[in-house]
Amino acid sequence: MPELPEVEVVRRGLDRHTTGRRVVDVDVLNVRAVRRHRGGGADFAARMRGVVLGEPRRRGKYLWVPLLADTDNHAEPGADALLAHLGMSGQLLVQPHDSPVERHLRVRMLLDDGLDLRFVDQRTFGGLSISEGGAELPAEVAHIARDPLDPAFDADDLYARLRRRRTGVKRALLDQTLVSGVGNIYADEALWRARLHYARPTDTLRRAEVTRLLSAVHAVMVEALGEGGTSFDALYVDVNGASGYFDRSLAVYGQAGEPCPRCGTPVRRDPFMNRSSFTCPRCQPRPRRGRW
DNA sequence: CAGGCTACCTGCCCGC
DNA sequence: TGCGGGCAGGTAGCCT
Repeated sequence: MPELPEVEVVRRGLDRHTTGRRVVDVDVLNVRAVRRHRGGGADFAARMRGVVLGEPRRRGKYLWVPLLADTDNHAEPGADALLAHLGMSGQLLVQPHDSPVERHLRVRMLLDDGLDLRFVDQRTFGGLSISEGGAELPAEVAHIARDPLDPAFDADDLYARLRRRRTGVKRALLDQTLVSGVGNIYADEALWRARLHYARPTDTLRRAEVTRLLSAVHAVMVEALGEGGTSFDALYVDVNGASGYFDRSLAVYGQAGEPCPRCGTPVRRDPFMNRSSFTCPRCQPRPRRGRW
């Protein structure tokens, strides 16, 4: 799914379309979509009815919306939050209430302006829940590290933690407790930009290489955000159902056999963590003693 | 305990 | 045409 840029696109869309709106009615069509919610589907629906949606927030790939008691736009201390993770295929859509129902519609919330906020998720790896007292930072998100777009992101701390780890740099990038928001696409793109191989042991990284890598992660995410995110297909869309265009700018992800934009060497695909890693074999040579 | 594998789900694409 | 296998943007949980 959506990695940080795609989730941020969704967050901005929600901010524009749902902030200040009251939830009039809730329909949970698939309980699996709210499996993280203590109390189940009926409780989720009952507690969402009547609340006012605050300004959406995000850390990494997690998104949450403070729930307000009234339309004063006033989040009381300790207020609850609607917590969302899009998993691999989740979407949050704002649609007219009478528009055709999506094939994988899981939760539908009617707002007081006649629009629906819909959670659509083909694979149901994502989900919604209500986080008790989670308006500021949901407890479910507390174990996640800050993401590279967070002004308080601590690069020195990441460097220190990488040096202590005994793993490969891509595994570390994908570990949301070290740095959040990075998924398979942006990990490969950032590693290519920083000319690092995914199996490079993190305990051999120099400070300058970590700086280079973090700059690359930051840059690729900002650029992707500017293009509305990466959408290979209709699964990754903003709240209005529109696709992003960053797939046109991908250097290596999904580009097996295509020339490296920097040196022309064919991009290679390797199996990695039951998925794939894409590298330029010339720009990103495998380290002698690599770690997966 | 840190690291790493697998299950969780649906759909699509490819080869046989 | 059908079926099986592989693959897809993620992560929690269990194993070693």
